[in-house]
Amino acid sequence: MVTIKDVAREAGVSVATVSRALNGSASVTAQTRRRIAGVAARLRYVPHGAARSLVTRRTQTVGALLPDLFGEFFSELIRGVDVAARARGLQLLVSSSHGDAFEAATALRAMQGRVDGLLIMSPHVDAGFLREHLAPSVPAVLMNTSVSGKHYATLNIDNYGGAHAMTRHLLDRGYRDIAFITGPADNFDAAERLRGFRAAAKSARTQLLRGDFSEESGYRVGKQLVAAKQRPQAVFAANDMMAIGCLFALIEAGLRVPQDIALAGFDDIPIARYVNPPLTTVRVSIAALGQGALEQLVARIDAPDAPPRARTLDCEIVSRASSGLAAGPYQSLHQRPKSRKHHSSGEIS
Amino acid sequence: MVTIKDVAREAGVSVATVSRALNGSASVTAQTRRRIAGVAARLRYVPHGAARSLVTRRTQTVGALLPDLFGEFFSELIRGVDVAARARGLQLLVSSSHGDAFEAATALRAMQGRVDGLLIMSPHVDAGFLREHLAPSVPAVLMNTSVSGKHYATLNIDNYGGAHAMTRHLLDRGYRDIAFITGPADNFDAAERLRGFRAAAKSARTQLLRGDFSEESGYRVGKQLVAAKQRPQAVFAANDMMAIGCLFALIEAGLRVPQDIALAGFDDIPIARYVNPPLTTVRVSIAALGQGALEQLVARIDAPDAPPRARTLDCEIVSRASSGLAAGPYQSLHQRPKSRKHHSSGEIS
DNA sequence: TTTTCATATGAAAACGTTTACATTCGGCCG
DNA sequence: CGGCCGAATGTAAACGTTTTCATATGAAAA
Repeated sequence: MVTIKDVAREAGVSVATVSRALNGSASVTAQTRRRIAGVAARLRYVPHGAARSLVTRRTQTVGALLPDLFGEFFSELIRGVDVAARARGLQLLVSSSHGDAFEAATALRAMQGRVDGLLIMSPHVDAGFLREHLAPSVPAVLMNTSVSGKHYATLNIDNYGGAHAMTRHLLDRGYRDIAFITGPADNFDAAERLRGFRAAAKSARTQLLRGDFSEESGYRVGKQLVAAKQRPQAVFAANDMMAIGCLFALIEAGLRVPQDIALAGFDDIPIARYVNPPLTTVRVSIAALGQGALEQLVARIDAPDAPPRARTLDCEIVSRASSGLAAGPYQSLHQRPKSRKHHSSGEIS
Repeated sequence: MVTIKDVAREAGVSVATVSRALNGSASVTAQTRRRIAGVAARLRYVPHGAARSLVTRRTQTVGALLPDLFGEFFSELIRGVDVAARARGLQLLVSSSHGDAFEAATALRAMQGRVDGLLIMSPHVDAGFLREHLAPSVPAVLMNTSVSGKHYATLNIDNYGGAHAMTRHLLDRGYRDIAFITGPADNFDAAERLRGFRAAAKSARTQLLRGDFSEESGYRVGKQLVAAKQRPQAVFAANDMMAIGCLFALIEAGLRVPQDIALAGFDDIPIARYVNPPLTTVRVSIAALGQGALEQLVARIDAPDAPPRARTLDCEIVSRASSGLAAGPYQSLHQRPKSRKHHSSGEIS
């Protein structure tokens, strides 16, 4: 391995001068700078990141702790983070907690000292967990969390508002008897979506069906609905994958969507527009979530003592055929239509 | 920040003993070990990764350089890598080259000294690029590359074999007039798939239509086909996204798939099973690709002087309704059916 | 009792940077 | 012509670990 000493020796200067020349900072003659740059290039010198981090206390790396890496949601999220990170010259260290609190703790520990800040999204992470496993000196931004924004920077999707708006959307279309497929019991997003549904559907006939965000659970619920003696007019699933599972169960049974039963989801994952009929859903700009979280984190790294912010990201209703809209013109994944925004909630703290 | 010195002072021992106790290695009394562990826990001591890396020459981190992070393919790939990495206690540093050779070089440089090894997949990376930007001391595994396995460890999908098998599959089903939608001109996978198609379709009537792996390009080709005076009996797209774009163009024009025209893709991205009709395609286990690559990398890190291996991953044909199969029972994303494997190619070097 | 030896612990070097401080050098002002 | 100043460069400390080597301690062997 070629180190800064090799470059210094070869260029006939001290290591300090090499460091200065290569970092472009202090006063170095243009001539020596050129000479050093030449030698460094010839030797293929690459500074040792760990050594540099040790003294500068900066790693130029941010960590992202996610519950899982499976599926389109996290793919989009990581992409959003990556875009914002690369714009700032930051590297991205990813890790998944795999639904296990112990693994989450391990990952968190492993990342400390390797990153300048942390993006955290995990159902097991609550205030106590953080106090236990996260050094107060490490800047962090929590996503989709129930943890109060009082002590930590947070960035949440407006789950409540989105679910509320979608429920109103269904009511507006004349559906008066609406079933809601819930998410996992301990999930914050799921709870908020249910809360939004309940608040908006007070006047309607409703029923709750238990799901867990998985496609299978949606399918099971669909089968239940098919077998039930009295079917609701519309089904609102707490996420798209369950809606899709449900859709397949309904279609298999020969029911027509939306004529026999309308359907709506939440997330607007890419698949949503490809199923038949295309799925009405609540769009959360997942990439924007990642991007926003990273920007918040950078702000926190730059000013660790500023009071943490608690941001909330708006959702919008995307009305497609599954809730009664006629099939529109073809639109590919990259030409997303702008739909109407529901009430804005915006900045809270 | 609490360092090893703080722990040592608090526990009344030297830093060396703390290090030994915490790393569990050398001879330390059970009693002192306990005392030190207690103090470390109380102080919430977390070793500084950079400092440790500096002296051990290990970062416990591997880097992955991908062309992009968009879409299901990379999501699956990263997941596969992550699973294998976590099994070995390795962290994962991701970066995307965004289709730009300069960015790829920058990312590559930024990663050196931060990782123990590199997973590289990028169309711009050829032998010359590597010689220029990758230190020979950094172990690396190249994925989906045209670079010879002579000097670098490589892991390729059996694009040729998969395309060959799919073409035979279409011929077996009686389609004698087959169009092929190509991928980008400079893409290695695309070229191999075309080669496989050509080799298998010698006896059939064929035509080539230019695409670029994007859904839009598939849609354009579909429109072309609809307008053409003589349509092929089947269309084989070099990837699923183009097949899906094409499918939408055909359906929009009122054509029935597969009755009027059969369709097949390549990759078996999750969406493939959700479109109507479900898409016949060539499955490459993307997660297995990522997993295999990481395992190869680990082997290379452990034995840098062993000759590099050039592995090839088998594909399998997944026959769904778009090529004439009757609609089967419902299957969710997690219950993937095992289909027949095409001829194995296996280990090459 | 003395010698030997294993075992537990400590002291200090090393890893590759950056940077505060010291030094050199030439030119300018008095 | 001498002292001073600023610019360019060098010296060495510091960052937080691990690890080699040395040392102390006690037990077993003689």
